[in-house]
Amino acid sequence: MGISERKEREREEMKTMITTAAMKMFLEDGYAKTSIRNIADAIEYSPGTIYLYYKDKDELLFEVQAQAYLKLLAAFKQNVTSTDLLERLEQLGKTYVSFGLANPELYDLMFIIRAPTNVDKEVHGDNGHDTLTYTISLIEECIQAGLLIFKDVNQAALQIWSMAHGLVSLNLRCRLKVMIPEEASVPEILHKAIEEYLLSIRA
Amino acid sequence: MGISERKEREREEMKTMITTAAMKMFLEDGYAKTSIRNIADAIEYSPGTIYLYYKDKDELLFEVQAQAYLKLLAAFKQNVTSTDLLERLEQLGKTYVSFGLANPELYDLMFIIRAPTNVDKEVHGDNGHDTLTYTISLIEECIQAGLLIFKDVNQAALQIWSMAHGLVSLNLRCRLKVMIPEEASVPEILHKAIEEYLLSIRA
DNA sequence: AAATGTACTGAACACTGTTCAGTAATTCCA
DNA sequence: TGGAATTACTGAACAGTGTTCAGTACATTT
Repeated sequence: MGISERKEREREEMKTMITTAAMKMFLEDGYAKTSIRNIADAIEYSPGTIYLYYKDKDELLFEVQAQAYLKLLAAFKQNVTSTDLLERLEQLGKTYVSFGLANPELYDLMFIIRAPTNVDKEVHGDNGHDTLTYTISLIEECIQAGLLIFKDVNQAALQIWSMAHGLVSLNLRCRLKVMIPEEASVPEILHKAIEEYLLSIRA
Repeated sequence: MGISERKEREREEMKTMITTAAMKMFLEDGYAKTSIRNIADAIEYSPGTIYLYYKDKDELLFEVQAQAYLKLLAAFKQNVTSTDLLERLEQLGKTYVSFGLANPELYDLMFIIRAPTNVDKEVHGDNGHDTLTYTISLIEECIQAGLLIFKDVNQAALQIWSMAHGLVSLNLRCRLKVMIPEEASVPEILHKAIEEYLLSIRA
């Protein structure tokens, strides 16, 4: 009775087919501008079919978010190579900023768009948990080694993430054009900001 | 020939009637959930009429943004009262955070939503210019008095604003629940973060 | 009083997310 | 193997969106 197994497999294939198309289109045109009908067209199915696999556009977003967090984690693991803890933290920060600038639409749907509300956190995992853990662990190591001015890990993570997110998101929303000279390279300036900030929180 | 003057006056009244209704509804339900038809209903006109006064929903957003920036500036002027420069900076930061937490939908439309793209910056003024100038002036004073570690005003403003915006926006988007204990008071924690940050950038 | 100009309407267009009766194919069971 | 049951999929329909525009009614000018 391998039929139900095959069906289950086919169902999963269909789901990944949908999310793959969605991911591609979200990346290119953004979440808001990608419609269910567009996705359906892309995979050559009718719009109704998508709702047999995902109950909402929100659930689709949630799925793509999960992939995006993995992508970010992969970028962390690839770029955070130093053995020096503070250097690692700097590599992490710069990777975060670069990721945001290189994948604006992805960053948007991960951190700027309103989080999906209709999704059971019971059914689906907590999105981005591993990526967050990776980051917090590094910060904790730095604190325990007495390298940072912070005492509390949560306060430290809160501040460091806020700074990084602030830099990226204000830039993506063109809210800090005024503060950045016309001719300047944005990535360079943001990386410099990260460097300076990390210097200022050294113990 | 006072007729054209009266007409011009009536036109302005109509425009403020529209933006006032829009502001109210944006504040209550947010920009996205407020439709042109809803606004038209509220002021008892047909949807088409609104387009005789504003060419877009974007232009309406732009107008409301301008008011919102003035509201923030007013909050600054009310709360930034100290004579000590660094204290003033702290009051500014805390006012910013409080403003964001108290007016989430307004903060959203000011800094998180995609900026209106179809609006001539030639015709309409540069939104929030005064508010930004107010902020940058204070930072510049601090730097010139040698109170901060920064040399460049733009870099300083970039970082300070990014931190504040990061704190507020991550919180509004429920992205930092993980880092904030369940029972904790969010405003308190964010204010503490501002305090700590300002300490870390003191010369 | 007639002609011109202005302000406003509301139906229509093209889109959106979502639902659901109906159809076609597949699997199950006798 | 043939008929019943299950499953997968469709596409029209619903209620909503921003936006446009022919048509109307009123105000102003001549």
